[in-house]
Order: sequence, then structure tokens, then C-alpha cells
Amino acid sequence: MSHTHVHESHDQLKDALDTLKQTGVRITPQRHAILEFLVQSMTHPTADDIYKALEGKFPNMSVATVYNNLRVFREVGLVKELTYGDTSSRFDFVTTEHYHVICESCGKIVDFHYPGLDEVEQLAAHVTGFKISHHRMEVYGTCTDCSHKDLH
Amino acid sequence: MSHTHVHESHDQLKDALDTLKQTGVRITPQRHAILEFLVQSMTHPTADDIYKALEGKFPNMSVATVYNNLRVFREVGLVKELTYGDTSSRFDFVTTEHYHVICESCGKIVDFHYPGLDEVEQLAAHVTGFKISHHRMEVYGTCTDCSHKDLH
DNA sequence: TATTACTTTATAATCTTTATAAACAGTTTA
DNA sequence: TAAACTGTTTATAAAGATTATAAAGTAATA
Repeated sequence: MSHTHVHESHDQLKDALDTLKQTGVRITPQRHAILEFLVQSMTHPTADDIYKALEGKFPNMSVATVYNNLRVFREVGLVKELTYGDTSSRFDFVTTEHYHVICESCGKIVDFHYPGLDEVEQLAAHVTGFKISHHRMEVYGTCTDCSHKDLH
Repeated sequence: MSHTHVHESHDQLKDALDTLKQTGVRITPQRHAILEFLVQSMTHPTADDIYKALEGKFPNMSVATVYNNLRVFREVGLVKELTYGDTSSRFDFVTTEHYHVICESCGKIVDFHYPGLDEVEQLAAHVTGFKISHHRMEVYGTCTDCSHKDLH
């Protein structure tokens, strides 16, 4: 089971590096590390999370490098930037299409698969005349941990 | 037609002021002006938009006042805070339930009514165990104006 | 090797938002 | 009415996230 997961994330990283090669984006040690961290990460980290996580391996790395490369990854389509209510953006390695359920108490983000809302896009296109490119949806609530804490 | 709209926004403002009274929030001239601007506004303004729009009437008003009162309005449920990709939050006077279609080229926001996605919340609750409070969805694309501009 | 283009680092600057303290105004209480 | 209290605004500073800039470094190309 975890064996499978290791293989999965290994492949995902390899695919991501291939994408970079094909797009002509240089694969620097920093980029490799940031991607690796994003692929493995089950949390949806902020730029600062990534910066802190890698400062052991790259003591000289600049915050700007993290931001620069997250922008590069986003432009290439490897990474999605999530802007929730809180102060800083969160970054999500793009895999299959899924939505997020966010705990308003502790900030935990859980992935949540749901068959596409294509009809929403179609209706929006029809009503507004826009050329629709994509949509975004999240569900907010309280996770089980926080629900239990409230009882005490 | 516009006659109707005037009445509508007048009523909306009146309702909003009633809500403030009932909640025990003082109605200051600044609050009145901010609410009035929000109700009339068809764009979804940032705090700075509001600040700039009212500096003629209130030359001494502080930016903090705008932020403070937007927070107050949000806590009372009169206003919804929207965090899109761009740098600053946008504020939307709460009327009926609707979604937004956002032009990625010029930032225009068009309202868009769609029957609730209650089932999404139910499924999310079932799958994750969260107590769901609400969800958020937007559709992104290119508006007709910008689509035409691209052709030239 | 020389040149060029890209990347990182370090730092400063910008921008949004929040915090703080003093001045003000409205309301309540004695 | 005077005093006390509470909430509000203002002005300003501070915090935090992100971007811009310039110098130094590194890889790619001719």
C-alpha cells in the first residue's frame, strides 16, 4: 500500500521533471527540491512552509527563489495556486481533478473527489457570454478533530 | 426599470441599516456611506476602492476605518469578503445567493445565479466527516469585450 | 574560450491589512 | 447636568506577503 504510494509520487516527480525538460525550464537543485517537497506533501503548503522545510538542505536559499519557482511551476501548469481567506497563498501539486474541504477551525485541507461541474461552466457560458476556462470550488466546515475539541 | 432599481437599492440600504440597529452596531456617517456605496456598487470593490470613492465626502477618513467597518459588516452578515487570486480582497453586499463569473483578462465580475450545490456539501460531509458550513465557487473565463479585443 | 541567457541570492521596496494609542462622540448613570 | 463608560474614528506604526532590482553565479551555446 505505502509501497504503491512511494511509486506514485516517484512517478509524479519524474513526470514533472519531464515536463520541465520539454518546456525548456532548467532543473536546478532548488527546483528539484521544491517539486519533490510539493509532490510528497499532503498538506497544501504556503511559500513560507516550503522555504522553512528546505532551509536545512539549502541554508542559503532565498525566499524569492521559492516564489519565483512557484510562479514558474504555475505557468507550466505543474502547480496550482490556492487563495483562501487566510493571508498567504497555498500551493498544490496538480494531479487529478479534485476539490478541497477546508476546516475553518484549524485550516486542515482534505481532498475530495467529485464528478465535474461541467454543467455549471456551460450554464455560465450561456448566461454571460464568457468563454469559460475553468472553475473553482471549495467546501468549508469543521473537521472531526475540531468538532470533538469543541465539546470539551 | 431604473425606477425599480432605485427602490430596490434604497430598500436594501434601509434593511441593512435596520440590521445594524438590531445588532446594536452604531450607524456612523462613515458606516452609512460605506454601506450606501456597497449597495449601489455593481463592481465588487476592494477596501481601497471604497476608501478612494469616499475621500471626497470624508477627507479625513482613515483606511483603517474602511477595514474596521468592512469587518463589522462581515461579522453581522451584511457583506461577504471575496478572496480571488489578485492581491486584495473584494467586498460584496450580500443579497440573494449567487455565484460569480470572473474575466481573467480584465477582472470584470458578473453575477450568475445557479441552483444551490447542496448535494456537493452533503457528499463532502459524508466522505470527510466534516460539519459543512458553506461552500464557495467561481467560474473563470474571458468576457465578450476581451474576446473581441483579442481578435485585433 | 567567450558570450549569452538564465538562475539564485541578498536586499530593498511595495502593497495589503492589522495593531495601537490618542482624540472624539454618544450613551448611560449617578 | 456632570461624570463615567463604551464604542468609533483618526493617525500612525507595524506586520506580513509578495515583488522588484541588482550583483554574482551557473549552465548552455557558439
